[in-house]
Formats: sequence, C-alpha cells, structure tokens
Amino acid sequence: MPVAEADVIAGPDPEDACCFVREHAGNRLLQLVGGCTIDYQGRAKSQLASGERLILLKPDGTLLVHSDEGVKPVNWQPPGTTTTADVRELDGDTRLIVTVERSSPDEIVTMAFDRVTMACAFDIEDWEDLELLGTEEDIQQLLRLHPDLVEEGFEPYDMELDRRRGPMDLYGHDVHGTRTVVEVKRRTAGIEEATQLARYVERERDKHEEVRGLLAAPDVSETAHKYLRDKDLEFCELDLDRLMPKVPQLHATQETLGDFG
Amino acid sequence: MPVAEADVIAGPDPEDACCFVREHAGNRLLQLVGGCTIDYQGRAKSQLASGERLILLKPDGTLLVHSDEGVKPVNWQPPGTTTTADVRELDGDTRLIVTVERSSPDEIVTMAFDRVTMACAFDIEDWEDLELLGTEEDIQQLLRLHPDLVEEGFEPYDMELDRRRGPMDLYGHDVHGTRTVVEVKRRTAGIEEATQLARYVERERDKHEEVRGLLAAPDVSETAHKYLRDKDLEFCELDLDRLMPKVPQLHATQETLGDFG
DNA sequence: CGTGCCAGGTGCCCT
DNA sequence: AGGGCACTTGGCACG
Repeated sequence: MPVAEADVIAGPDPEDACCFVREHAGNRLLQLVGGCTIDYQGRAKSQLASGERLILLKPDGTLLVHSDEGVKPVNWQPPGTTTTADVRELDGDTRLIVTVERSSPDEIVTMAFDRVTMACAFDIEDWEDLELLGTEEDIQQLLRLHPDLVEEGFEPYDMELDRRRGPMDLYGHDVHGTRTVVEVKRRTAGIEEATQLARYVERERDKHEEVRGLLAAPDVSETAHKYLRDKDLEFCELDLDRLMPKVPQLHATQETLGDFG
Repeated sequence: MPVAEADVIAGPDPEDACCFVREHAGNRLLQLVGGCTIDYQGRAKSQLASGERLILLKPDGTLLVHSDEGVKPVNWQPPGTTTTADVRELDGDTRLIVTVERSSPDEIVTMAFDRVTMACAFDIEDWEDLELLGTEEDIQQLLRLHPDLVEEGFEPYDMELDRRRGPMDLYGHDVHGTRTVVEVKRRTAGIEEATQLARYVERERDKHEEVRGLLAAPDVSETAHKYLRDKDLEFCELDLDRLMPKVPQLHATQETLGDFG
C-alpha cells in the first residue's frame, strides 16, 4: 500500500503558493495557513478583516476556513465548488487571491492573503462510515420493541414501511384502546417539540373521536410542559440511562437480520 | 512582529508523535494527519473504523476530525476539552493514542493511530470578528425602518429594549388599528415557521379581541401556506432582491450612531 | 427538486 | 445553568 506523502512548503511567495493551489485544488486535500481577508457573497454576505486562519480545501470541493477558536468554521462552502488561484497587485503588494465559487445558489468566497505561512497537500482516503448509536431512530425502535417503556399496555401500529399514516414517530393505541400519537426526542424537549406533537395530534383529532398525544423525552422544559397541558397532551419521561445500554444489542440484531434480508 | 513558524514533522514514530502532541496540545493549533480509529462516547456513542483523517486541535480545546468529504467533521468536541497523548501496545503494534475529553456533559473521543503521516503545529492569531450582513435581524430592522414594506399602513411598536412584549419579531397595528404580529424569515418558510407564528398569535389572541398574524418571508411552502389559512394567518412575501441591497446602509448608519452612543 | 425533520447540531442572548 | 431561537445551518429521506 503506497504511503501518500504530504507535500509541504513553508512560507512560499505568492507565485509559488498560487502554483501550489492550482496544482492540488480539487485533487488532494489542500491546506493553507496564513494571514488573509475573507469576503463571502451568496445567501448572505460577510467580510472578515485580515487575520491568521487555516484554510482547508477538500477534493470534493468543500471549503473550510477556521480561526483559532470554536467548532464552526468562520467561512465555508459545501461540496461542489470550483477553486481559482491568482496573483494580483493589491496596495502595492503582490498577493495570492483564492476564490471558491458554486452555482445554485450563486456563492463566492474570496480570500486575499497578505502572507502564506504554510501550504500543504496530501491524500486522505476514508472508506469507512460512522456508526452512530443512540439516535432518535434508535430510541424509536427500542420503544417499538418494548412499548411498555412508553406506557403500560401501549401497542404501536406497525408503520415500518407505511409512512402514509403520517410522520408520527409512534402511533398505536393505549390500554383502553384509545388512539395514541407519540413523538420521541433524544434530549430535553422544548416548546418546538411540543408544538410538533400538537400539530400531528391536531390532524388526527380532526379525523378521529379521541386521540391522545405523548411527548416522550428524557426531560421537558417548563414552558413546553405547560403548553402540553393546555393542548390536552402528555409528557412521558424516558430514562435514557436505562434505554441507551440496550441500543448496541438492537444494532447487533439488525445486522444479523440483514444476513437474511 | 514575530512570524510564528510552523513546526512540521513528517511520518513520526508513535513516541515522537506522542511528545509532539503533549508539547503543543492546548497551546498551539495542532494538526495530525494519519490513519486511525475513532471512538466517541458521550451524548451519543460512535465508532469509526480505521481510515485516514485530518485531526485539528485548537488552543481553546476544540477538536475537529475531518475526512476527505463534506463540511461537517466526522467527530468533534467543543471548546474546553483536555487532551491526553499516550503510546500503547495494541495488536502487537506500538500506537499513538490521543484522547480528548470534557465534563458536563461527560464526553470522550479516543483516537488510535496506526500511522501518523504528518504532525504540525503553529500559532494563528485572529482578533477579527466576522461582519455578517443579511441576517434575519437585519431584515427585521429594515422592516422596522420601512414598515410599508410589510404592508401599507403597518406601524410597529418600539420594542427596542422591551422584550416583555414577547419574542415576536415585529408587533404593531395595521392601517385599521388592528394588532398585528409579524414573524420574519430570511428564507422559504415551512411548516415549522408557520407553527411558530401561530404560537405567538395564539398567545396574543388569548389576551386581545382581534389579532392578525403575518409570516413575512421570501417564499412559503404549500403545506405551510395551507396551515396559515387554517389558522386565520397570512403570508407576506418579501422581495429579498430589493431588501438585501439596503442592508449595508443600515449597518453603516448603526456604526455612525455608535459614535454617539 | 421541494418539504420536512433530525443533529452528539453550534452559537447567541436572555432570564 | 435553563431555555428559546437563528443558522450562509448541514445532511438525509421521501414524495
């Protein structure tokens, strides 16, 4: 297996940096570190005065501009962009100008460097997909398998491949045979989640005599709880500490089933 | 001004890489490129089989793990983490293990490298704040200044420093003196945005005789439009192409005002 | 493609 | 710290 070497150049002049970008953009994972101004125009518009940043250009056309703080890039562009590098005279200096643009929506990010500290490029190949456990989907499926964790006697309909019933997470009937809509959340439910449940239940109440609505979440905000009571809906506390440990088995079971399906 | 040089080492062995991480983590912007497995345990849980990735560790404790595609990091941690580097025997190989953890919530990301292609560290200092134009806040303020763009004769209350009236974007009365709540959106409004307006208006209708509700957005989904009609609410189309160009003046005006305030 | 909705969402501001 | 909400949200699945 060939070890892809990293090309690194320290403190290149604008011309060298420009060639470097042209050579590797859209091809390898390209990095630029240096002082630059950044302008963005597209869905919104932004300007960023000169400062030192790390620029990442992925082979798929993704742009990321990171400052020294925080998770979110200070500027970015989604995959599918095209990159241009040029050298221009600006304020009597020769500068590297890198633009990254895309269409629909039309957007452009322009980076004007007053100094390039480092440029490097390398191949990274990643064939693996992230396996994520503990999503809302996981919790839903657990509750489908163990409906008593929602409420004693609750029995969900099988909506596996029948989304025509609607976007409800769980739909079934309670111990008294009353239709019951359940909206599942993996974290503290707020007013927005309560509203979402209310909307689903309202639709069902238009069609049927009596419909209960349950918001199943590890916690609920006070405002949301009040809203639920106003709308004749209920909160159902989920004990994530008990549920989460069951998730790995669930995934294991599904892999096994996959062998047959 | 001292030019911060980048420290770069290519293909370090695990021990060297370990020292490098210990030396720079939490101090400079640290990068690792190489093949690794990644495990995350915290609010959820994830596993990622061995593949080549770019790891970024910012001085503020932010962790970013990027693969070769997409805007979102495949794993991450927000600022405030602590980093540990160790060398361990695993499957008969000596491997670099880097862990990044934090508390409240308790979370840990563990990276086990089977190869480090490159490690580098450098200082980037960025004192500048992004100036973003065309946010929802901008559009709100424009409409406050030019209420006729919402509707002929609309007059908003001055809620500048009085949030007690509620979280409504705009609140005023129309040409007939009828109370009118306006929810502003910068992009196509969907069912969620319609629901949000409905919630605000419902509260006001509980307190007052007659209240109109306007969803002001560049567009609205069909479902949302229907929902608005059902709830006796209205859609108000915003012409962003006409509004956006006015935003720069708005910001300029506010800077000027800032000189006096 | 539009529309809805989850996300380990993140970040901001307010109480 | 809790809570509501915008975000150049991004990403996916479905009609």
